[in-house]
Amino acid sequence: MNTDIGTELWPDVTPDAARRLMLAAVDAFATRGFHGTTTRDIATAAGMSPAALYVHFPSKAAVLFAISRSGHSQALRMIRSAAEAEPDPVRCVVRMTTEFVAWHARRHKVARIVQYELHALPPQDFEVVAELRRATEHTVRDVISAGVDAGAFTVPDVRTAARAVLSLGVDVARWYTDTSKPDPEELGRQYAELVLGMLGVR
Amino acid sequence: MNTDIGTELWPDVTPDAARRLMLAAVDAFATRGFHGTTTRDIATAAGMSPAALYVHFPSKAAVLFAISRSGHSQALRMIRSAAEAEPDPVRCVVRMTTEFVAWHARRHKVARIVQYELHALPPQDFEVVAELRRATEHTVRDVISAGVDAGAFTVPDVRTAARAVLSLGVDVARWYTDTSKPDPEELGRQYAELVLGMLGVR
DNA sequence: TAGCTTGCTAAGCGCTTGCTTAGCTTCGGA
DNA sequence: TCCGAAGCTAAGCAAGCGCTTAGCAAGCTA
Repeated sequence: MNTDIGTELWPDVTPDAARRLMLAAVDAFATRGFHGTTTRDIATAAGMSPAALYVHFPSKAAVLFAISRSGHSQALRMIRSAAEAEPDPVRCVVRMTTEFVAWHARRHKVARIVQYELHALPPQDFEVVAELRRATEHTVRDVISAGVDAGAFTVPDVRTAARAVLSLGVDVARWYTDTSKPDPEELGRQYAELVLGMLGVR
Repeated sequence: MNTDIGTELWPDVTPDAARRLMLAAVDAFATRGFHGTTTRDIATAAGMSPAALYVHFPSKAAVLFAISRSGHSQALRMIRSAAEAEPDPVRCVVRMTTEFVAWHARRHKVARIVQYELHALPPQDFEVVAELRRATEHTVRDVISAGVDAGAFTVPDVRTAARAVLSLGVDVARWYTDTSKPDPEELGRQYAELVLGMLGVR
């Protein structure tokens, strides 16, 4: 990860030093976890003294929150725009899965923090991302439900099916690395095919 | 979790105090993670002084390793005995999925540590559980491969399909709680049905 | 050019961490 | 009846933790 990815991920964050700190935190949190990372780790990796972090963030947890909220927002925006752009449930599920899976592979470090470090957030911050997560899950459930009503999908239970679809995407962040195969887009396509089968499309 | 579950999970561990420590560690690691848990947390929850932990384990990491290795062994044993007992790939995948998913739901705290805290292990300990994980993945891949050869399964890629099947099980540990529905066995059955669809069984 | 703001560092404070030490009690055998 | 092993506690050590303080340099504004 370099500074370009920082501006791509967080265009609104200023100054550049704040983005460099977030980028360093992403690397550290993704490998050692929130509690396994020190503020000195983050600041040093960003090329600053430990105290510099507190010029841009009020606490270590605030850095985690900034990363987590932005990641959750991106994921929700992705799922929602698929739901709005594709009226056909089958095409919609394909697009959702492809993009969701590819994002978890391409941005596997950010995704790891989004999916696995949210319990380290202070209660108030946690509630913010929990709401974004509920919205995401709800959107997926609605699409599957619409597909079942239209006779396109056959599933044992809509809730379980929605969880399973999201699980496939989320879990990619756990095992995907920079050297994994296939590439994010191809993995997304393969998973979309698997998901169609899972939902009983023939 | 109580002491009975301790003897069920780790019948070979003695004395009882060592099991109580492991049980307390499971609770703590599952909620706050390895680095978020202190040796005082574990010992106090087990009703002992901080120093008592070091009578039974040489380090905090050794407690994690004991929990992690035992959990990985159980999971592998489960997958292997399904592979040995069911010659038919379809029936084998159904049994594997049902049991693997139900285990991750019923033992969600242990499973969370098994699946998400392994990077906190010292390198030497990590290598031991990594080998168990490779064996598990390999067993699942072989069954799917046999099913494809027999014309029972249709998948875009055997490796990806095996990963997807395991992902569905593993990810249950992330979201399942004591109050989740459906119960572990029913969830296992529903997931098995989804997996059959995913593998192109009609 | 004076005065304020922004972004940073060196130093360090108070606390918590994993783990150790010394010593106590209990108990099964010789 | 003595002895050593097993299991535990009270006390505390050195290191590392999140975060604060005081102060400096650069740049903008009036």
